Amino acid sequence: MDTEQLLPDEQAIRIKAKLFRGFADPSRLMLIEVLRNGKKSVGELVEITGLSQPNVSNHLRCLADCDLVKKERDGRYIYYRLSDMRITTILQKSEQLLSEVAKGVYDCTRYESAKELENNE
Amino acid sequence: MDTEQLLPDEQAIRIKAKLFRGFADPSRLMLIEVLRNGKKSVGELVEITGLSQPNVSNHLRCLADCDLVKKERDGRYIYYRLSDMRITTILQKSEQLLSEVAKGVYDCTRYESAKELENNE
DNA sequence: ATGTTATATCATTATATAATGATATATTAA
DNA sequence: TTAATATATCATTATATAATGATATAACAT
Repeated sequence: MDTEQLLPDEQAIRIKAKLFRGFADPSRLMLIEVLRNGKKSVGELVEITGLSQPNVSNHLRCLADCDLVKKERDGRYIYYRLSDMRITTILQKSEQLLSEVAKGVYDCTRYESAKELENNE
Repeated sequence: MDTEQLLPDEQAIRIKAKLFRGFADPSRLMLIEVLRNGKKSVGELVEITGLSQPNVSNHLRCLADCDLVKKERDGRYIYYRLSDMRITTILQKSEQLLSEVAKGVYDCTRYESAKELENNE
């Protein structure tokens, strides 16, 4: 029996996963959260987030490549803004979801949560 | 000037990023997509997705730890289902977003997209 | 008890990727 | 032109994590 046909389109899934990966890193998510308040230059983002300038630029490039943010040069400054308000909607929905599952996510034993556990034992 | 206070709560951002990481892997996203059609046993998920059994179990554990899916044993079988319909809402919103930014995400030059590029040159 | 099936866990390997420091590019001003 | 500022890119390192194969556990049947 060929199960391939039961699968949701693999290509579509990869693309969707990639979209979520834009949100799946704390530094990028922090940048996105800051940009919810309006456009900011790279320097402003560096100052607000406390991340290094190359790190901010790298994450912004990732977000821009995936069209999650738009860039706009003004003289020496380059301003970034969210490309679509649906990003905010998705974040709002996820916040609602989190308010219910937060405990589970917080206690999640896999991945980088191990880092946090070091402080608790 | 203390910029720390301008930051969205770092703890909250980490938790939110972790939630999105549940969606940010193609294998996990495929499992979630399949579960949108109703609860499935591990064996069914293995057959439908074509992933190895330990790999499915690992991803399910990740999803269960983060409360994105619920498990329920029935004899030898363990059935998994989505824990909350908001998961589906978030996916729907992201699909809408993707329908506009898909080209950007598809062309994204960072991360695993490099793998896909190998085929095109 | 033994055998079979279903699922989970463990140890390992390979890959992806976040972060850093150094450097390059671009813009403006003097 | 040179200097200063803003941002991007490159090369490297360290870490995170996806996948695998082997094994363990659990439930049921005989």
